[in-house]
Amino acid sequence: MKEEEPIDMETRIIEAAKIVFVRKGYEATKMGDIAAEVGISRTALHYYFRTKELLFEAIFGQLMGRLLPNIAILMEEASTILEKIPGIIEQYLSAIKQNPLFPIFIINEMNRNPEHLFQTIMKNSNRIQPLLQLKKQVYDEMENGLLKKRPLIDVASTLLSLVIFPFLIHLPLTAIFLDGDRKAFEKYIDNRASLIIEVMHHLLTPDKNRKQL
Amino acid sequence: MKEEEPIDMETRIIEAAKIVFVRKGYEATKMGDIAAEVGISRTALHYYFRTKELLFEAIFGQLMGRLLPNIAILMEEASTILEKIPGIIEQYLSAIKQNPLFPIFIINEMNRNPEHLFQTIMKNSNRIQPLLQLKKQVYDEMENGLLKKRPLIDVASTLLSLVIFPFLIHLPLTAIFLDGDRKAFEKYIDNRASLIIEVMHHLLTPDKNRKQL
DNA sequence: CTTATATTTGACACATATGTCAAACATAAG
DNA sequence: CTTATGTTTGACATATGTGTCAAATATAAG
Repeated sequence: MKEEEPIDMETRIIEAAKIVFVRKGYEATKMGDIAAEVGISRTALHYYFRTKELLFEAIFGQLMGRLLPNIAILMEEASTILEKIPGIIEQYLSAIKQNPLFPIFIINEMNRNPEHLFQTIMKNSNRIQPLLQLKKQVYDEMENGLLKKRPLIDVASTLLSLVIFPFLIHLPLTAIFLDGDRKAFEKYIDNRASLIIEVMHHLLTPDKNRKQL
Repeated sequence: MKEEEPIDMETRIIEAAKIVFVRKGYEATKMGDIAAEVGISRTALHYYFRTKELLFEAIFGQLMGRLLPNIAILMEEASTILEKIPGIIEQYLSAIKQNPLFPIFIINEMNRNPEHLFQTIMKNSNRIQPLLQLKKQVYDEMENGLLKKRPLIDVASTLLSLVIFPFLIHLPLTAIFLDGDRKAFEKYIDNRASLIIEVMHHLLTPDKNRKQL
């Protein structure tokens, strides 16, 4: 065993495979690409992961897990949805900022193999439980009148759209509005949380409370 | 020549290729898949389009063009931005509703070959001219005080996010919030315009006017 | 019918990618 | 040193995909 080195081979492979799979997609990724990224021969790669599909599955779960924000802590607090929203947005934004290629990767896998995606989510069901709690709290507060009544799909899709989509089109956005300046894009993302909070408050604040603002 | 038939072979091929390319992406699409979709042999397909790349380029421009909403007519009207917004959203939504797989296709091509995408856009520069007009009018109205001053990238990215992203995640949205009912998703999309208008108005209405609402 | 042209096909050559295998090599334990 | 085990490699077999070509077939024009 070669566990003396900083990281063992399987981990190195998985890290390299993540990079290649996420950047090029499943079909376009060749086993040779991954082997080259690791710095070993393609045959050695097959020794650790017999098939491409097995290697892919080994990392897919991890990737999914990392994209899901860690809102479990937030759900433990006895705060209202409107108070939780900034935290939720922050969780999402920072998760994607660390892995800006994940959204497109997940969305592609959704088209390539919806079955697989579904199964992976079911396996990590512990991670989606807080999301179900969140869903329920939103529903309850709408019944209470704490939140304006809206279809949950509107609330969820709006929030996700505003948080995720800019990363998917960061290239044209940067080119058209920021003179191709990457740093400027990061600033734009950092300022984005407040805009999203503003929109979500607008959507969820009951009309009677609106005038108080 | 076989021009007696309803549509000639090149058109049939292009239509079939669109379907396959858009659904599976460039790498995953095999010439044989397209040939099968048309109902001819792979060799016959090569007779009309010598290479896969040529076939792809033949349809890519068309696809881009169809995704860009036809806002030229809207720009001819002497209306304000706030008056134009519903029309713009309607244009986008109907364009994507007719081709719900286009957004993911374009975004993928953006990663696969940014150069190619850029060149294609430059060729159809006549189609982006109205967008530049739109950009200018937004800027002018912000200067006039007709619109609340905001970074243009915020306005554009918010609008595009709200319009496009729900189509990218239509599968999980439908599964989680609509019991997998496709018809319900269509209804959700149809109701979406008003929500987006509401949000854009909130973002763009100057504070002094807000209270009047 | 004959000729010219367009279209289709099967066979081929080539390239790339996957996965297996046995042999070589390294390493740690006895 | 010897053995057992883990690791790496090169060679191989197989599969799939691309593109070319010449021969076969259909179609239209003379």
